[in-house]
Amino acid sequence: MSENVGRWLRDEIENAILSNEFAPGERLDEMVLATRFGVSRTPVREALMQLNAIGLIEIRPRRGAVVIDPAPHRIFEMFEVMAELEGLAGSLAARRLDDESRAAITAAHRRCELSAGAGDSDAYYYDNEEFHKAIYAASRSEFLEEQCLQLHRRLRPYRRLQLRVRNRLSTSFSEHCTIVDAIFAGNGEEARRLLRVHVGIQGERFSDLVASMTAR
Amino acid sequence: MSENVGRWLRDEIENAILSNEFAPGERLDEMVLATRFGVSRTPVREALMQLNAIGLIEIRPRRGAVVIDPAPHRIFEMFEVMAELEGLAGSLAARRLDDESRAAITAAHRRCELSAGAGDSDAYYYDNEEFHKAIYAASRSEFLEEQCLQLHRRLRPYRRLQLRVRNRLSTSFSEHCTIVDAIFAGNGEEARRLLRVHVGIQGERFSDLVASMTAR
DNA sequence: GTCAATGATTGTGTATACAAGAAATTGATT
DNA sequence: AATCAATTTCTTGTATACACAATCATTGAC
Repeated sequence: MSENVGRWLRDEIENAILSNEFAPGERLDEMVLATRFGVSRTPVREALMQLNAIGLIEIRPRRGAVVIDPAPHRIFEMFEVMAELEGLAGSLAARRLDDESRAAITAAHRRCELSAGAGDSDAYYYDNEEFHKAIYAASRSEFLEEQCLQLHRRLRPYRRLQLRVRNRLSTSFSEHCTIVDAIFAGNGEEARRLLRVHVGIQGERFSDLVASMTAR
Repeated sequence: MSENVGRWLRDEIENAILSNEFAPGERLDEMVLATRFGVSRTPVREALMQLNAIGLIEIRPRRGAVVIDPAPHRIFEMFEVMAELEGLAGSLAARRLDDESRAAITAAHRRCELSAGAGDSDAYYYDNEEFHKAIYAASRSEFLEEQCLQLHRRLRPYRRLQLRVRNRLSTSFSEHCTIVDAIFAGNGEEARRLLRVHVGIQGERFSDLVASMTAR
């Protein structure tokens, strides 16, 4: 439990939302949450406001908080921005790569290779996340890293859905290979281009996403 | 006064920070703010937490809130991300331009021409903002537009400083011209490139920024 | 039978009270 | 005179209480 109850609650409720325990559209009653977590309404309200700022819930004045249910086109837009930011991170990483970042990327890439080879999509989901985070860090831009992490967190559930799509695991990993090559070769523009393609949702992948969203 | 006191306070305090009434590094005492605005501590705390989420202040547990004083390199990083997002907005705008957006961009561009011609940097500061906002809207990506607006707001004070630099007004406007041409010609990649250059801080403009920051 | 109006209920918005931690001040000791 | 410890004060973190707005149900009219 973090140093203050509000932040702890934020993480708790955020996890509950991301794990779909609190479904999109569901109303979050302050009093119910307060009793559930054994605290008063005050820190609950704090947590809700933070989640509102992150964009996970919406607080309508005098009408309470509801879990946001983004339309498919909005998720597409979010991936579009994510692709752009990751592209920038990749290009900076390629230009600024040092031994430490190189080692981190290599290590994460190896773990992806193992989980992809084993066809373990849950493991790959985690390793893939670490791989991308390693690139954010390698950009050596703290602000960019923060922005990427924040958006990544918001998109996490959908990234997971994407991995369920047929062949996505091996496709994803082979794309990783080309990205690593470009970064290690110091080819910033190529890394940018590859990451944009890798992260963005082009063509049929959009309908795959919509299908997997409505399927649940 | 907005529908709830918390949001109103957020705007009030935000303006006070952006207008340098609350200087970077300054401590924001909840009780002082509460009495100043004639409310209780509760909505003040709400406002502070929202400002914390935006990134304008930092709340250290049990030690209160202070106005963030970003290091120059961090502001540079923020402009770097802003340039990327605006570039994306421009490229999308070029591809998706409709009559309405075209009219909005043209109108804002004309106003920039007038204020730049008059050498009125305060007017240009405002018109320039509208010009950029018109491009965000023309991207037809609500999420991207929101992200751009948010980052734009955080960088607003520094954009203003930049305009003070010698010749920046006319340089800025001539860059606008090329951007408008590219967007209206449907040349997305050119619009992206031009906007990246226009918004980003390359070379000597970084030292200009640092100089104007330390000068105040 | 449907729609509108009014009252009851529920839940948010704000204020205040209380608890706990951090900073500051004062006193003592070296 | 300077430094360290203890105590006090001040500020934040949390809980509770109260007021008011929104929703829902019930009742009455058309």
